[in-house]
Amino acid sequence: MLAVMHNPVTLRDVARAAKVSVSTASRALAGAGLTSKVTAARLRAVATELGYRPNTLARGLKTRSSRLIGLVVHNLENASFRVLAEVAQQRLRAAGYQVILCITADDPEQEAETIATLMDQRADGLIICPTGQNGARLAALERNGTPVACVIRRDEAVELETVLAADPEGAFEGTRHLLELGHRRIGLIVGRPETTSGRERLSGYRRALQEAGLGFDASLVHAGRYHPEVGLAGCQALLDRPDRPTALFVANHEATLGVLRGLAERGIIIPDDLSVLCYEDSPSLAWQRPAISVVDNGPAALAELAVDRLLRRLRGSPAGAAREYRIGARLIQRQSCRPLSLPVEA
Amino acid sequence: MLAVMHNPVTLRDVARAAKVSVSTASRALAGAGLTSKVTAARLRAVATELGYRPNTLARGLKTRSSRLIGLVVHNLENASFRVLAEVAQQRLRAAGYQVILCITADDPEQEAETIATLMDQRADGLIICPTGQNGARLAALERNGTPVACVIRRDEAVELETVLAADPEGAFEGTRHLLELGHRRIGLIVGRPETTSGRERLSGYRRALQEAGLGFDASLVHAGRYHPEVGLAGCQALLDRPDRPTALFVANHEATLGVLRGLAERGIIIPDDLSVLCYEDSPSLAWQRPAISVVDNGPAALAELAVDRLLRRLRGSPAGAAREYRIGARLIQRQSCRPLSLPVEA
DNA sequence: CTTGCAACCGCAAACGATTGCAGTCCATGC
DNA sequence: GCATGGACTGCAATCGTTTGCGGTTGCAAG
Repeated sequence: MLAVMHNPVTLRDVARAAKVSVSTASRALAGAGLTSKVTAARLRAVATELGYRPNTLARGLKTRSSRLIGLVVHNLENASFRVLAEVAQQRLRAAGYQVILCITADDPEQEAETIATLMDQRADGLIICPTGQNGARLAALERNGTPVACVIRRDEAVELETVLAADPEGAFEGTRHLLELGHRRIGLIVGRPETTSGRERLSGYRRALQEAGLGFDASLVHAGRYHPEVGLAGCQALLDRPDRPTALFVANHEATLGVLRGLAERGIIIPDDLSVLCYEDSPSLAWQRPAISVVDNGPAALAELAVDRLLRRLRGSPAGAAREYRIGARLIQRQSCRPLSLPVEA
Repeated sequence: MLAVMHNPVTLRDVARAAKVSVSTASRALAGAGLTSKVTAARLRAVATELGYRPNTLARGLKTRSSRLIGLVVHNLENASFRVLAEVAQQRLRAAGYQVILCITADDPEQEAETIATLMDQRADGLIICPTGQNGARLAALERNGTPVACVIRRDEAVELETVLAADPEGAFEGTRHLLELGHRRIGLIVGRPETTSGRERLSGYRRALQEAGLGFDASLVHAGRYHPEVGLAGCQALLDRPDRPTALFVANHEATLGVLRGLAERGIIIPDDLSVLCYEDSPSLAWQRPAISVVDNGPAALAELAVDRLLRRLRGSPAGAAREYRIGARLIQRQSCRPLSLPVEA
């Protein structure tokens, strides 16, 4: 009575109750027309009557499919990862899968360990924002027949289906927007150059400058982790320059929190004294006053496509020929950028 | 070759390779001293050599334990839920469990469905922020031997181990802080009274007023969902009063985004013109300028305790006698509250 | 050389489902 | 009346583990 008794009604029980064999019970409940309509109906009735629920473990053991998908992200604070988690969970559940949440803190060790346990769990597939250090393991997964979809980040060492934001174009658009407003000295606070996103966003910025006939001034870019502290430090460094920038392009919403504080501390008014543009949207940037203009990398669309690709392969389609998909980024103009009418004093 | 071949090395294989029976292989690898040291060592060697990884499904089927824990939250945007997910994932993984993420959008239907599939999956336990409409199902789970820990929210219909923030005290402290600063008309933007948190935060506010010898003015409280829109609307309504409040207590960080915008739109300066205090911390409130004072409900501590309680029961301890645990909230003073020196003009 | 006692080890039965194969039944056509 | 075939159904093996139970083995004591 007080012992454990995990839902004890099994397929045997319903078979017995309906006076058929376990196999017919299985087939009847499977739905395809493997049995006569009447037995099927009877079995369904008995099953619901008894409150039968199939044991996913047993089924998985036999069918070699756990209907579990691993979702591997760096954290849940970054808005892109967060909506990835939300969207993936929602859509995969709708498709009959459960998601196992794994957080790596961008640490290859944890990522490796996570991948291993996911294999033990016989996960049917993986959606992962890779650190980039475990390509071999991911490739091994694929070889074992477990589809892997990379998203938001890429593992450069290995060919995997990957869906990314159009970072180079997005950064290009953003920078060009500032240029069109007349800005010439545009500070950039961006991710570390070891990361794809850091490099790509930087390259978009450079290309925009170049197309505008402007030289590239490395001292205007400040690279670091995606964290408010970094934004604050970058902001301070850039503002300490004698010819301080008239606009700041911040390549991440967390870092933007830091630059906003940095500006406020110095009494610099956005957008009157300085324009600010952020790569990646987030609710707090949208509700902020003045509302911060952003180039939205479309995390929901990224997530949806990644899930789609994975589901397609789970249904048996081979990996697409095109291994890399890009989701367009788009500029959302709010109130933090304004035309540079006059050169600032001095 | 191109067929699916989920990691094919099984216990049989390592047993065969080591020339022992499957059972000894199992026992040797289990670790407890069920075999001689030497066979154990040999088996371990062979196992790693062959790259053996136990099949969790098969093991789970036999041991009636999936080592899967369901984590059921309303969303991932709210900071409390988010850190719950992060902390739970991290600590449960450390204890050898995986987390199945389920998002209910605070919808009882989805919650019910989610609970059902979690049962099918033979989840070993549940950490849940209940909607409050599925108490019966949760109780059924418990009866089947699956421990359930509620956190952040409570299901009032049923007795379950529950860890909550000390909302009444927290709201009391917050309100008293504002009172001590001299504020007398304090607007409250709070959750709907159908929710425990809405009621409790309101009650703390009322008690503080009462202890200060002040009457309760229902027109100073604005109740609604935890959403920026609601904060904005509440803020506008309160500011339209002839005797507008000199301080606002906003019972949720998302709603606070809305009131901050509302204030900014009217050119009201925090804290000079109006003091703002928020219940629940979040990075954007902390980095904001002026930084918003908050009463921190300690989501990490909530999560840790919930996980602890669950783990304890998973290890076999019976449910504690005390079914409800409270985590103290604490005031974090930043820059958004200031003493009311003079009565405002008029 | 027996006996007793541990310490190890293997057999085989589970766990709860799916599925290939073979059997049963009935209706049909000749 | 009998062969033919189709539609259902049941048997039994299987997925990869764990574990109760009985059997071997080795060694010390008698």
